[in-house]
Amino acid sequence: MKTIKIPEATIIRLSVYSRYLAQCDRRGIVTISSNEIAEGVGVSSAQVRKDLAYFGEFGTRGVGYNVKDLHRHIMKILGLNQKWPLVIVGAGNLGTALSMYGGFRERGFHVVGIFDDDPNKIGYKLNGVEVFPISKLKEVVAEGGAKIGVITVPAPAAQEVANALIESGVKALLNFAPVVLSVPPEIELRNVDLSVNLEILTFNLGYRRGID
Amino acid sequence: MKTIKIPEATIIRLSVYSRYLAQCDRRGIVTISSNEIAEGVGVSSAQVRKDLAYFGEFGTRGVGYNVKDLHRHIMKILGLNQKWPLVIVGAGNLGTALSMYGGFRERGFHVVGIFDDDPNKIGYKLNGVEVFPISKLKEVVAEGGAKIGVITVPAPAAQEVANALIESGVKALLNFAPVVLSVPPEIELRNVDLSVNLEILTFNLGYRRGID
DNA sequence: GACTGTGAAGCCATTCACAGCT
DNA sequence: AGCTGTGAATGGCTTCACAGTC
Repeated sequence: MKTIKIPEATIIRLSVYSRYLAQCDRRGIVTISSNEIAEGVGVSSAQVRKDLAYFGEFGTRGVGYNVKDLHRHIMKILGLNQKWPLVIVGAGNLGTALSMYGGFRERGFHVVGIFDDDPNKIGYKLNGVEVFPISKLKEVVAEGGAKIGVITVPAPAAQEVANALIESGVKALLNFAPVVLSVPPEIELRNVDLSVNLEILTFNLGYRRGID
Repeated sequence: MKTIKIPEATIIRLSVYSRYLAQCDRRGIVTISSNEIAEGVGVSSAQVRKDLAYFGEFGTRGVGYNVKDLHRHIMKILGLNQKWPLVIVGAGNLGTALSMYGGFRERGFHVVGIFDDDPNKIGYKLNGVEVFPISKLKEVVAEGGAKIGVITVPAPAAQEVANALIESGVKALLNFAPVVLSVPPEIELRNVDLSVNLEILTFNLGYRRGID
């Protein structure tokens, strides 16, 4: 049971590299150095090499990396060499926006169901995906093979929704509600708090600026 | 020019603490220990104390912290003791969702204008806020006193929009387009890539799980 | 006795610098 | 000569442990 600890920061950067490589590939670039990647995405070249070194040797000394190959390798590392069906709970503005968000589909994520407890929304189709009542969660997750659940309900409902998603068989949760969820350790959980990002900006505009 | 370096992770946690404290306050809790905060938000108590210590001494030894006071202090640190007008460029699904997102208003962020280059969208009101053509950017930013610009346009248009926002006088950018923007150093920039968060989940579901 | 505030220790991530290929 | 891959050094964040205060 060897566990090599990989920094989360590395995963985030791999995701950025993959997008940059895809762009280079579209431009017809065949070979690229760690330095060029570094400049393209705004990190150091040593960082690029270290990040890649966690997963193997993908380059050729004296030459660089083959763009297509490296891109494919990174996509595989990120688990994006397959489709990822997912469900969204909460058909409010954010849930609706996410269900139509092109950036997901591009990377292999596709929405198999959206859920809401508002009877007025049930049956509607958003971007071709039906809005179901929460009672259908288990059924749709199973049929669609969804391993990921996205939570876009108001904070007070989020824990309950998380429980229902886990109960229905989902293995990973992406939570947009500004609340700390408690889930069993085997469930992968990530929180995205949209306000936090604005608050880092306001902190930097105010406090940090004041003391420099 | 003394610059105390404050970890970004600290700012993120302060934001979480503030929400937890607000919740405690609503429940009528008057005093709270670092340990109780720690358990409530899932970090260590030493971490809570260290985070707060960057900014002063807010507690009483042997007692703990006054909930209301500490909350107010943190809000001030984050710069949330004032209103923050902002503009959103890109009236697609995401921009629309964000403009209606209640979580922003709660924390003092309010949208003074939404911009799009699609003539069909111009003049519409989203949640009481008008959709303007990009040509009105400078005017609306100035009148509304917006210091923050949110970018929710497709990736190819993002750099151009960033330039226009900076030109119009905005000091900070929150970018949702999956692209690396280049901006002058005095402009605060944060990137939110919604797909990256899903990709960390798929990495953890796939790779990490495989080697444990 | 309880809990904060903080120097010191420990740990993890990034950067450096160079050996090793092509 | 050019560029990767990597051990060693550095820097920064977190945890420890306890002195200080109520």
